[in-house]
Amino acid sequence: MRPTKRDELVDKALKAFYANGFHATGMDRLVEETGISKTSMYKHFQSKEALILAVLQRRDAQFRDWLFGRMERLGKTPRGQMLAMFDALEEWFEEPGFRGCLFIKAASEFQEPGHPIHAQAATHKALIYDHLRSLAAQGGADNPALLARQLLVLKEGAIVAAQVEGCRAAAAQAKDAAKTLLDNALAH
Amino acid sequence: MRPTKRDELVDKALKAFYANGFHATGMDRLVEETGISKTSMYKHFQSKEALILAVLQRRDAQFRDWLFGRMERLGKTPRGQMLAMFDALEEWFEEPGFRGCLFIKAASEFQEPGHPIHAQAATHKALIYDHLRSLAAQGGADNPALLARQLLVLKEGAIVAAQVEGCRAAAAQAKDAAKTLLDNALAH
DNA sequence: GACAGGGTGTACCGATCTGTACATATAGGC
DNA sequence: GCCTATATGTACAGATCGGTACACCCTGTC
Repeated sequence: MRPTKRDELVDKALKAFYANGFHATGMDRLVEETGISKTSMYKHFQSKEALILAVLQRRDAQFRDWLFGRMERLGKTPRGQMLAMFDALEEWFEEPGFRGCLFIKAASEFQEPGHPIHAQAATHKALIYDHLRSLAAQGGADNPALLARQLLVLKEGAIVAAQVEGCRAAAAQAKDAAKTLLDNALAH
Repeated sequence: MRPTKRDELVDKALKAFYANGFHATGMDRLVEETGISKTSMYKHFQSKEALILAVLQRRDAQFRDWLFGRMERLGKTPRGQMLAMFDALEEWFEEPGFRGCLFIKAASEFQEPGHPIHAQAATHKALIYDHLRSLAAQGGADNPALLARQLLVLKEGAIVAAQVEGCRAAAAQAKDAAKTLLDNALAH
């Protein structure tokens, strides 16, 4: 087992899928962009779908590590961390290669709710929700589940606005809305 | 000119694209599902992309008519109309064939911001924003542009939550958040 | 150097992709 | 009924899709 080559494949495939979409990125094109032969790909993954699932797993870990890390760094209190999520989003939106959320794309291209790829996208969102709910509970929200859901809705909405309309201010606008919601929901 | 056949094609193509995605729906499959021959399609539209653009135009008109109509019907005041948007969303989410927003899908599958399809998706969102800003101004919001953006973010976020996670409660949760925002932003 | 074994690249498979050439059906003017 | 013109359906073209068969190379052991 040499994880390096496999990891390299997953990393480069992630970039290609993120930039061009899943259906639009053929295995042949992946060969060109990664420099890895198709045989090697199919040694590591039995199908394109298996590769996509691995890509989503990688992205899930990568994104949550990054997001939760930024939140922890930029915010001290639970309330501060929840607000910091939107500062982190703004940083993300400003990155040159920003193209929206890979999981929204995945769920859009593989629509059947029972499809493994769709299910994995849902799982990613659920994990972020769990984190937010935990923070909301720590912050003393009256209804942590509701607050977490609302913050998640603001997050997804901001991502869509940034991706579809190129509206990077969406992060700050969502943060402003979040502030109002937090003031309303947190005992302090 | 007989608009009927062309309209029938656009309608059925809309359903097919909505259910299965743009890249995943080939022209041959469109022939099967619409019962219209490929030659006829290419007589009416010079390419698949042109057909997709027509589909998006149809959907834009259809969706805005429906949404703004429901808002007007369910809400009397500007504030009531803005809140009613989320009731309308909930109705939409409950429909059996609900699969999320066609324009988010379109922007996801055609990612280059300069691409005509992506641009058309952005236009659709901008038109909804305009309507919301107008309502926010009528309602006497301190900052109508900001409030409209925030409501739009809530709307997109709720759609994503409903589509990806199958969370239909997202509409009600977003409405609850919108209520808080409106209380905060409207003079009354 | 002989050998074994796993990772690699080339060439190819049938199916499907978008788009087209051509033959056919259909409707209206006289 | 006949001619013209437009709309339609069939069959196909070239490219690309996901996936595979097979020959190759490269490394470690003796």
